[in-house]
Amino acid sequence: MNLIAELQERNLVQDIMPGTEEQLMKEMTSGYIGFDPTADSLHVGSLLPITLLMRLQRAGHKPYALVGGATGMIGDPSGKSQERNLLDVDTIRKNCDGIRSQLERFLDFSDNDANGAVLVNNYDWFKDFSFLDFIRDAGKHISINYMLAKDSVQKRLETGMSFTEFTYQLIQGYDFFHLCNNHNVKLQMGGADQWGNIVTGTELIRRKGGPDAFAFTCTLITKSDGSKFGKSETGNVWLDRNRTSPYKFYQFWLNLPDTDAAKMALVFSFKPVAEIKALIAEHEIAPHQRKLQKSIADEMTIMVHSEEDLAFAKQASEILFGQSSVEVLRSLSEQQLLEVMDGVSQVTGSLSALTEGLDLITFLAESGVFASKGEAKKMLQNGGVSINKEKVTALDFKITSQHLLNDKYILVQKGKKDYTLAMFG
RNA sequence: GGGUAGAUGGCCGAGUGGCUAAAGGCGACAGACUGUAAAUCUGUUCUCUCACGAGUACGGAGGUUCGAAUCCUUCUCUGCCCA
Repeated sequence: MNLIAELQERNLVQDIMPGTEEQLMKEMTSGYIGFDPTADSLHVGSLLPITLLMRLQRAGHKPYALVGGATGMIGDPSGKSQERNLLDVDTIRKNCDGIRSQLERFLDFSDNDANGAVLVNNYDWFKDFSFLDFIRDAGKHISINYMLAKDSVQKRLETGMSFTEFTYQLIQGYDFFHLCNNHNVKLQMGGADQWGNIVTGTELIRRKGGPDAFAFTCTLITKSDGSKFGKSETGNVWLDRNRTSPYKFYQFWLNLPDTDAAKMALVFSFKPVAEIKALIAEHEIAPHQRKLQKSIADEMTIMVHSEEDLAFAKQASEILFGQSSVEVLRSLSEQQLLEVMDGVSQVTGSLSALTEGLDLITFLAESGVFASKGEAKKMLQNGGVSINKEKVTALDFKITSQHLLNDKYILVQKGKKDYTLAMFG
């Protein structure tokens, strides 16, 4: 199986060092990718490097996941137009822990297999590395001229850049050298913006007389409308279920625009390329069925969460977006209702207020569903408010106990996709 | 340092004394259509108010005037040209 050829078929390879393909065909190769500990959870953007490691492992090679406990303290200038704020040590440690536990879900870390995944933290080899040792051991081999020539540095010469960030490429380069020396890691992968840093690493290895080191970067994922991949209306899409519920995660993939779905399917799906291409062809014939989006959404939700979570996400989607009506909502038990609404924002109200009818506009404003009465009224006039899936247009609409689901809940909807569950107690 | 143009709502950009909460465009939100799309059409888009209405607002401060985004003074910042 030719990993590189497959990745190229998926349009994943941006830059590749000569000989990389041959190396991977020749023997089991250890390869690594670094993860930045800027948050305590990974998001869908990080899913790409994760799948790269997974693909590496499935192709019989040995994946190394590096969390940047040390590099996270510096800040990578690549692609950044401004100096970054430094994170404090405790935050970085916490973030590294969070990332580590998430990675364990995706890679097989078992010691029994020759190609079991390994997790390393570059803080371990940098914490006791003195500044003097570093500049003698690593710094001496790389010229300033070489470092200055990097795009990431060039772009910052106008606006300015601290010495700290300038050293970043050398620190990251040393990671590669260290892993090569101590773990026989011969391959580094990363996003296209990492090419400069990666090459500094192979250069360092070469100058220090190490073995041949290889690398490739994958294309950065872009969306057709220019917006950043991995953001939904509500913000970043995280892999942590407490930050982004499985339902919202599922919805994120399901809502991929047609123009991006084919690209994303090739990039993320583990299905054989031929199978994906067949799906794409099918999708082009009958786009309204959205088989492509459904297929990716299913696969990704199971991969990141679980079969059960997918089932719930689908059920919830069906109820919230299907032709279900008040009857369906009323037929749900409290348990089912709450499960379906998991991850939907909630507000509370007082049950006693309902006996004489609670003014909807007042309630929406006071509960915080809308910022003010004026806003609630505008939305109502626009026909953008529904109660229990039934559109409300009357400005003086009163909520009564008749509207309650399970004697306790009301489903408030603003627009098509924005739901709030109101609880009365 | 000298000269010159400018600073308007989330962004771009009209507006040179009352008809200006401020044209138009973009973005955003909502509706129709649809596939929980795209494109298109419609509505909304400073804040509060069911509404009547009120309060803030055109770089900052002060002034002229019945009345200022618009005129004057001054300060701050930015673009361009010359040294």
